[in-house]
Amino acid sequence: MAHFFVTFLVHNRESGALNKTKKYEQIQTYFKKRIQRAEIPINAYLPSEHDLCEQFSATRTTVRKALDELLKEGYIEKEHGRGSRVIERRKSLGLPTIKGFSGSTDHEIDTEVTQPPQIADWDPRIAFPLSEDEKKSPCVYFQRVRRIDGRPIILENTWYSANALCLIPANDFVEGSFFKTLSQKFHVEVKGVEQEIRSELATTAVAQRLEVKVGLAILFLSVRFRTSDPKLNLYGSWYCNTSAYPIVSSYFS
Amino acid sequence: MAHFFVTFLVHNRESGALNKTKKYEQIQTYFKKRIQRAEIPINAYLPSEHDLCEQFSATRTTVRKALDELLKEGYIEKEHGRGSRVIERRKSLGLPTIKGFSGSTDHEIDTEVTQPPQIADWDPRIAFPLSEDEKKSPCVYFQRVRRIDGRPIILENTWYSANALCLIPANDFVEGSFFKTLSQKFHVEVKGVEQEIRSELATTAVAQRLEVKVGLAILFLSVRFRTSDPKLNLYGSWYCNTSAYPIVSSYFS
DNA sequence: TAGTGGTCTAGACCACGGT
DNA sequence: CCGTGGTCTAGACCACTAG
Repeated sequence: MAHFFVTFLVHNRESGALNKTKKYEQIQTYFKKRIQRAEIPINAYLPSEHDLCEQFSATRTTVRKALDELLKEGYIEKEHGRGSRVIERRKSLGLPTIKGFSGSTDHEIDTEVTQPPQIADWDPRIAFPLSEDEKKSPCVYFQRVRRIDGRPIILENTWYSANALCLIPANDFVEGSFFKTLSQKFHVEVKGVEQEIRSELATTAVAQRLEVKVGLAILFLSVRFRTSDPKLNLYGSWYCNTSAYPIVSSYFS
Repeated sequence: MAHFFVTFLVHNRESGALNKTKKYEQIQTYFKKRIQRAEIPINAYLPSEHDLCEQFSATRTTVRKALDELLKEGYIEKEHGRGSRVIERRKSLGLPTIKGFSGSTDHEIDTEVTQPPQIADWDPRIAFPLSEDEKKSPCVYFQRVRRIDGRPIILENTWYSANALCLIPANDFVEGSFFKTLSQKFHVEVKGVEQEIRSELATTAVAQRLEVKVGLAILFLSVRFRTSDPKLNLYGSWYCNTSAYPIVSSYFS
């Protein structure tokens, strides 16, 4: 049961200046960042609550509050009698994924960047009102096609405000994932998703990318991801061929 | 700031018998049930944490734990400096709803029961594996059509195991809502949803109910709701006309 | 049996909302 | 100003896991 020991120095109430940082938040963000940076690997155990009390000069109540927050955010799991283990963060916050995408290894999935990140215009098909900031800002755009067993299943267009986040070249994506890049390189977390879903017939342009006949029934999703950076929203227009692989989504309280 | 006072009698550790009920759970379920039964109206304030400590002979820690659970479950909201207020429970746990369905009053929505609750066969289109219990059990089925401004938008088929829940006549639905009925009359809560979504062309039967042409692009959802009763799942097959009103869903952490 | 997380007590001080 | 919820301390005992 390998543990990671910490030398932690935070001046909680330094020199009478207004320091409103809560102790539990300090502990929480300390581990959050270490987990995001993968300094603490997945499946590793955090120090015991008792040890954390000593290391952070805090009581169980405070330490447990910090861990409970990390639990709520999906960074750790608690195992009674064993410890708190770092887990793979549930990435799909109710976001639709291809059936079999996560967890199952039945299908080989790969992603092809069909339009590299570039400055472009906002898509008129985005179903959400842009903020004033976003309207005025230039816009970063990229397009990807997701394939299962070689067959193109989702055509994914993404937009975001260049004022809120720089243009990230496709080669800099962490393990090819845009979300992992946001988390690990920019410490930005996806906080929520909103989706608008329609059923449509494939247009020529879409049919070409998805390699289907024009007129096939296609799922169109307009998605907005909200992030921990209030200025940064990610907008997506997804065209999905659901004839072979349905879109699945789930939510549990 | 009207409060509701409570006379509460629970023998926490009666006569040495094994009574493992946690105190915070007792407080939690006490208020949960009262809220479900609408004995405490929406927007009313619970007694202050200090008062609750006295009434339940507990400490702040315990009382706060109970309230935090109610908060997580969406029954109350806490207002710093004011109190804990009962709120309308978010009913759509990530469940897709018609745009404008909740909150907005732009559209008039009504629900017509097109097939009253009856014993029937399980639908072969259900995308989730049935438990052994469910397979053996007879099945309750009903069908509803949801209309916006008079136009049929969703054709909703519902199935559940008759072993887990009795057949409820449509007239007994609380305010016409099946979920409200479950919560208020049976104290069963919906805990999670899983969905499988496909895009299809309308068949004759569906087109008839939705009053559209055969061959229109239609959204098909196979839905499973999990409830607080582990034996009771609700299965749905929804056919949606998204040409005028898209389906929306959202999730925030 | 030793170590872990889960529950609980009995206090304290602070920040916020309304009077 | 008082009452509210938010944070925190310093302990205690219990339930679970594992050697």
